[in-house]
Order: sequence, then C-alpha cells, then structure tokens
Amino acid sequence: MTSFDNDINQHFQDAIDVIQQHSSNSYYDSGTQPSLQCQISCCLVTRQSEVPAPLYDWNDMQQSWPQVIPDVSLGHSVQNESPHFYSILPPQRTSKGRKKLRLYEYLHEALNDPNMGDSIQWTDNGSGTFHFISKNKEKLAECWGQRKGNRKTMTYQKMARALRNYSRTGEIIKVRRKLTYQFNPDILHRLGSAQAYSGTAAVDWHSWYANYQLQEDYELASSFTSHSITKL
DNA sequence: GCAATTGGGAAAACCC
DNA sequence: AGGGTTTTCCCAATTG
Repeated sequence: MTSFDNDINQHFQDAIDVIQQHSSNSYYDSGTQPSLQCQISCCLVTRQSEVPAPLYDWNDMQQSWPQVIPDVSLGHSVQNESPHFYSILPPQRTSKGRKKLRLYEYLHEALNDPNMGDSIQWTDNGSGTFHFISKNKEKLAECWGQRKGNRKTMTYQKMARALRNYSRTGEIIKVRRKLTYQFNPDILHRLGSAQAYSGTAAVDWHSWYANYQLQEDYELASSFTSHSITKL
C-alpha cells in the first residue's frame, strides 16, 4: 500500500461524500433539531424465526471467493421475509423466542432515522458504507446503551470495540477512513429490504471487498471470515 | 507533541 | 449449566 493509493482512496471517498450529502439532503429534514435524547421511536427488524442462521449464510456461500459472486443464491435469504415493526421502548426486553436487538441492527435503524443524522450518516448507502459524526458520536453510543439497558453509560469507545468484533464475524467491517464502517452486503440487504435503496440491486460484493485494498487483505479477509464462521 | 482514533487482549456480564 | 456474544476496562499503536 502506498501513500498515493491512500490519497486516491481518500479523495474518492470525499467525492462520494459530497455527492451523497447532496443527494440525500431531502432525507434529513432541515427543520429537525439535534437533541441528546434518544429519538428513534420504533425499530425495524426482521422476524428472526424466519431467518435461519442469519449471521452466517453469507459466509457459507463464499467459500471459494472471489469466484463465487452471490446472485441467485443470495436472494433466498430474503425472499420469504418481510419487515416488521416492533416497539422498542422501554429498553428492549427479550420476549419469548425473540433475539435481542443487535448493534448492527440498531446502527442501520439510526442511519435511516433523520433525527440521528447528526450522529451517524450514510457515506454510500448503496454499498452500505456509513460514518459517525465525530461531534455527536457519543450521543449515538449513549442511545445504544440505553436501548440495551446497560448498567453503565455506553461510549463510542466501547461501541467501536463491539464493531471491531463484527469485523471478525463479518457483519460490519472497518473502512480505512476515519469513523467509517461498512455493512456486509447480505446483512445490508436483509436490513434494507424495506428501505428505499432496496431496489437498487445495491448488494455489490466487489465494492464490499474493495475495502481490502491489498491482495493480502482480500485473502486474509475472505479466509478469516470463512474460518471464523465455519468453526461456529 | 497532542488529541482523537484504531486495534485488540482479557475478563465480567449477559443471553439463549 | 454451559457456550457464545456483548460489554467493560485497559493499554498500545497509529493518524491527523
């Protein structure tokens, strides 16, 4: 990796940012006032019981990456599911058989909540890339902690630690850019099946892996995820 | 040099 | 009860 490559990528991301900001301005209501209160009033999740082994379908399909590009096979995990809205306040208690809200679900939810636009924003929602707003990232973390009903206040540090665990299991990876992460395409597809961008055929595995800018990174990432998943 | 960010080990806490 | 996941704490390295 050369510094030149990094510069190019950085500039490219900046350009995407500008475009994204421009195209999504209508998304964030200019009249909304940032607040330190948690403002997400409902939670979009998929019905867990209808999504068997939700975390690992993705990896099972790509054992011989990069030859395997999910196209037809990818669809099966979402064909039969439909989004459901669940009330999430007060802090989620797991009723019988329903799994806890997971961090990546919460982040996706926040990304589509205009009220949280001052804390977290899409960098490129087509590819599932998002970034935290430095100034208000702690607010989002606090909200997450409250949602989970944690004993202590959640901080960005701790939330980021959880996000780093996701790069081990594959739900979300860290992008080589400040405060920027990217959803796994399959996760994104499932989470976003009811969202506006669902019709864009946005699940792009090449762009997902394009974050691994070196061949070694590609190989490491693909082997790493498939190994960590298959042992589970 | 400094503050912010990133990365990860380890153990506690929590959930299924 | 046990195993897996998340939270919490901590420290070191990297980055801007």
